[in-house]
Amino acid sequence: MNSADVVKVFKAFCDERRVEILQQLRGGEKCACKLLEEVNISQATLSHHMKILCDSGIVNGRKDGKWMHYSINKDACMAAKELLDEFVQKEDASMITGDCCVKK
Amino acid sequence: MNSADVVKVFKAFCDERRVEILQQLRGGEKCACKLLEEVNISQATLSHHMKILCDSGIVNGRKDGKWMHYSINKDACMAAKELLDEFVQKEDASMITGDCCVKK
DNA sequence: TTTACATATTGACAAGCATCGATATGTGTT
DNA sequence: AACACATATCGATGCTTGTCAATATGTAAA
Repeated sequence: MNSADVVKVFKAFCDERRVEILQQLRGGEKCACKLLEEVNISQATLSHHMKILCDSGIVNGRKDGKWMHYSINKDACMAAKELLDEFVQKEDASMITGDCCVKK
Repeated sequence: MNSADVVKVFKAFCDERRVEILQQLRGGEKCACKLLEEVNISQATLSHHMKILCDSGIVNGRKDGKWMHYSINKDACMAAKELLDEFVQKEDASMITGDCCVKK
């Protein structure tokens, strides 16, 4: 996965409103009108954020007549955790490079 | 942890250059001049990104004379993983609210 | 086929952010 | 003290993004 893809996933968590929305979705699937009651933004702004959340893969949208139901994509969250793991893993010997600025 | 703090942590991963820097740091601690060789940005911009990375807690800085050495804070990465876990956890019964838009 | 409602899209604006050149600060060396 | 070097900060600039009112689209009910 390249840097651009990593950024796209974590963009979901990079806005306070989006984090609030995700926290609301912890309780399970919710429709947009319910989210609109709970988060203090306009309908247009909510729609904008839901698009970003869905594009990142972290949220799933399900259309049901007039209504859109949103839920957290747990698989995508697990995948995001694995991305974080890459930065914690034991260093790969091939990546270690000599210091450029060691004291003489 | 409130939404603002969550956002601060994930801001670290929200810029392509910062992700590249973090990938460079996978190999272990590196000094700023080494990072500057590897990532194609100006010295001022690197400094700016390192500040954001350190503020988020994901990167540690260590001053050594003229040089700054940076390394990934693995504990902070683990903490970030736990934040993601909150969105995957089984829903809390107290959070479940009735739908506002159920079909009649 | 009107009417009412839920959601998406558009266009405009303001705030935030990445970027860089120039400069400041701090550190070691001569 | 003077210099060279590494990094941080400042100020300006352009791009990105969050925001909303207005409008469009799609859906169900009367």
